[in-house]
Amino acid sequence: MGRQGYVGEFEQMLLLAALRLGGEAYGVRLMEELEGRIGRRVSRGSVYVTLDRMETKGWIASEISQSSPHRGGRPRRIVRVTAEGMAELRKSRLALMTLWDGLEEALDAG
Amino acid sequence: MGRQGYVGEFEQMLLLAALRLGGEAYGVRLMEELEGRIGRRVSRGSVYVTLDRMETKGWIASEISQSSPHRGGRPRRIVRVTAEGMAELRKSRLALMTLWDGLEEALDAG
DNA sequence: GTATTTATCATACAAAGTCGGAAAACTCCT
DNA sequence: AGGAGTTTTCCGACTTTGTATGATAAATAC
Repeated sequence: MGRQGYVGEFEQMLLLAALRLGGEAYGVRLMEELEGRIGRRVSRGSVYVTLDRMETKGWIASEISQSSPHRGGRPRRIVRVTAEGMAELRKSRLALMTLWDGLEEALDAG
Repeated sequence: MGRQGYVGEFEQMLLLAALRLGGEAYGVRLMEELEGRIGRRVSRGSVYVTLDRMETKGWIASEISQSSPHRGGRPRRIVRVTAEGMAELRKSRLALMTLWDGLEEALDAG
């Protein structure tokens, strides 16, 4: 692509899922949440790679979860949406709403 | 990427703009419409390439405009969103709404 | 015909997203 | 302690999507 400085679709979805999950926002869980909500398969790789990129861009921050009572498995990397991430989310929502505005009916009809 | 079978962000934007413009939906015009609505630069290439790809996928159909009274320039290729394109648009809207649901307040606050 | 305008096409490139295997870090059991 | 089973993250090769810009085409105006 070569887009710089706006939220892609998958990025947006991940940000929203992270926002919803709060302290439970880590890779695998995010993947499941997404799959459940949008009703299509999501691969692990997509999630982790996208998470990495968004962290680089400063839209999320992450830290390794310490406590892990009664479960196996590698420690979770918990993700949090930063203020920048929030701002991006607001922008992209606005853009989308501007584009959709007034078209809902036409769509339901056609 | 390697996604197959769901609308990307730019694709969605173009479909919506095309829907709105109706019989005026052709490359340059779509580009302007988009720029006006989302408030950022859009290159010609993005538009034409994405249009081509969506036509291959069957989400839009196009035909060369015949009439061209009083203006110079190459004939316009008018684009129309197909039933498949509409369906995709509906699906992606639903997915997005499901993800956004209940998060608007959290976002405005943060 | 030549210039001007409006628009599409070509194409090389950058970035985003997918996939599946493999390694890491932990718990449980014996 | 050692091995088995679990949960999760990481790796890397690949495909698709999106960007940028120069070239080309078709029409009008003079």
